[in-house]
Amino acid sequence: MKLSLRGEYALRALLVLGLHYDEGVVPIQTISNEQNIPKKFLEQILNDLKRTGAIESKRGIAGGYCLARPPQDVTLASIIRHLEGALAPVSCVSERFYEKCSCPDEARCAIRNVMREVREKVVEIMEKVTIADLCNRSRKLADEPATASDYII
Amino acid sequence: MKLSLRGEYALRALLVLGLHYDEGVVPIQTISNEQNIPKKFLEQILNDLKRTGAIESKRGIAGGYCLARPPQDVTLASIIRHLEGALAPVSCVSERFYEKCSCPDEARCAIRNVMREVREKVVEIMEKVTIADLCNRSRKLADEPATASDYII
DNA sequence: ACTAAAGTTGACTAAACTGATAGAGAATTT
DNA sequence: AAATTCTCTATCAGTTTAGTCAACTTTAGT
Repeated sequence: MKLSLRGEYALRALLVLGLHYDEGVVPIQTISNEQNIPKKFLEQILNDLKRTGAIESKRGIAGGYCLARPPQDVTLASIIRHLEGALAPVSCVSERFYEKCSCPDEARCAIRNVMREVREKVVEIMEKVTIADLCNRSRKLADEPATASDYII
Repeated sequence: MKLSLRGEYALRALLVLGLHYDEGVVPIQTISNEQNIPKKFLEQILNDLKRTGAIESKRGIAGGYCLARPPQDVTLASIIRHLEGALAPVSCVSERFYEKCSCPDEARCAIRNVMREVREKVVEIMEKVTIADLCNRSRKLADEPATASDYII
């Protein structure tokens, strides 16, 4: 039920790009520093994100990366789906990455039934939250120091 | 964001054991046949489940496996946690499998914030649903043929 | 006591995935 | 021309995944 480090790095990088959205391109070194992500690994990830159309880049001495679209247009769902594939816990309940499973009768599978609920909840959140939302939360968390939500755990 | 095949097989095997709960032990062959699970692989999985205390076994010619506790006492969460580890999408929001992540300030990480919501939704379902619930759903689905929920997708 | 059916155990494997690292090359600004 | 930054391909060690194999041990029934 996990997101890979790769996926997490991607989200963290996009958050940085979101926070710097109106300041032009951000060099990879900055992202790497701000988020403690191995630079060479991050390169690969940003290249992926570029290929999927989420970000754009500029080469040369004043180069770097920036979001291809406004932060409020990029959902976490779209990012994760491109980088990691299905959001669903089992592929037989996935909308876009559906694969038949080996169970005797998919249509009457109780497990599938539960997993569909899980998928719905996950998708509901991931589809709703955008990079812009992440930025807002980030700025908010930066202001008011650690409180409530951290001690609920 | 995925459950491994191994985890899925485990749930399907437990469902079978749940459905046969008051009929004594069920031989592995039966489970393997009913659910199309490779027998030797299933052996390993059932052994795991035995080690975690979820099931019990009886050897010999009339041997087989059965649930160690009543179906309504076994949650999906407990099974998956034993077999796969954390339910949380990133370990920095996991209660029982917590691991510090590499981000600069965990307490103010916006991504962590969202992932915590995801974890809560997933746990809410997995913690609530038991093997007994799976059995009920299964019997219900067996009665009324494929309808609504299958075409929503 | 024998045997057939069942679980037990440990080793083994092929393939894929993960989290990187290395290095050469291309573009752009100064 | 030089420095800086992105681009692309390759490689790699370690782990996980999904199995398979073979050699046990236990038990019920004849």
